[in-house]
Amino acid sequence: MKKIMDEFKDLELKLTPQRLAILGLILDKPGRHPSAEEIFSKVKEDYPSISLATIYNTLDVLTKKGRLVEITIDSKKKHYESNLDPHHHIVCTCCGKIGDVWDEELIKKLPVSDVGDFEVQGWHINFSGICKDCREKQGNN
Amino acid sequence: MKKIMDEFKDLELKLTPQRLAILGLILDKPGRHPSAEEIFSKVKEDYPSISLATIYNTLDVLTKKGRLVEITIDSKKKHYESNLDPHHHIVCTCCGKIGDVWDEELIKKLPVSDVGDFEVQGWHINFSGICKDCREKQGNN
DNA sequence: CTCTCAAGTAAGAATGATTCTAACGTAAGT
DNA sequence: ACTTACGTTAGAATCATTCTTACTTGAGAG
Ligand SMILES: [Mn+2]
Ligand SMILES: [Mn+2]
Ligand SMILES: [Zn+2]
Ligand SMILES: [Zn+2]
Repeated sequence: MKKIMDEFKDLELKLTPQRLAILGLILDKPGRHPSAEEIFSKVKEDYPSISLATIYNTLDVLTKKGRLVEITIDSKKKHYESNLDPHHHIVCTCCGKIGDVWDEELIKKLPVSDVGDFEVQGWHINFSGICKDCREKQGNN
Repeated sequence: MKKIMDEFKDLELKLTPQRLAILGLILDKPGRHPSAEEIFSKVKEDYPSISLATIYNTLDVLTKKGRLVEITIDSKKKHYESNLDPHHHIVCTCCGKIGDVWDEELIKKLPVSDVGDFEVQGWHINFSGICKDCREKQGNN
């Protein structure tokens, strides 16, 4: 109840009920990677007059301040999460669900030899695959 | 002159001057990863009346037929290339230039242990870094 | 050779995601 | 309480992409 309010103080951002609701929602769903639109529908339940632009602005400022991470595994839209520990992602080619990939090897160091004329700063691996739910549905056919 | 026309026959796609120009342009620039808009400006030099939608349609059908690959390293827009050999990419955090990463290890097999409930089908690594040009420009400050 | 028609094509309209702008609210300093 | 400066947010605008529909083309029928 108190902690999330301090988060905004720490980030030097003004605390508003809308922002509280947006960050609170994302913190509430560990392991999820909601899109702006998904966050919008949820927050609208409590703040029916909130604008989608406020969602985008808030996600943007929280990402720039380093409190959220932007996941770009879905070329249709951005997804967000609050878990800042470096990790990779996997998307289901069937239903689009996004999962975390916590593999120490792939996070700490990647044995790459040739990146042309570039100096590597970081990397992110986008896996694709089929989730458990979709495998089970396929099995029923 | 003849080969590119056969490409469309092989793909079972009707040959049009616009399509010829679009694919020809991409084949002409190995190592580049142009966006729809970039292709549009170039093709428009020869076909001033061409629509941007035609570019999107053509890129889409050529991608679906497997003749082009869609690169999603840039969250702002898609990029395309004609090199079908599996490889990864690196984007310059300074100027946005996209480079190829041809590393056998990372292409053939990735030693991944935990992907949750997913069955892995494939992966693509997005590296970020600084390109040679930008490094040299920084040095001049 | 000409007609029909089904399938393919492409321009402009529509959509969806994201960003911009300008009016508004807030709070610190006087 | 008044001013002012700054952050906030709704709606407008923009950008990338997709949809719709009138047009084109060419294979087969007559
Ligand atoms: Mn994650
Ligand atoms: Mn490439
Ligand atoms: Zn699935
Ligand atoms: Zn650069």
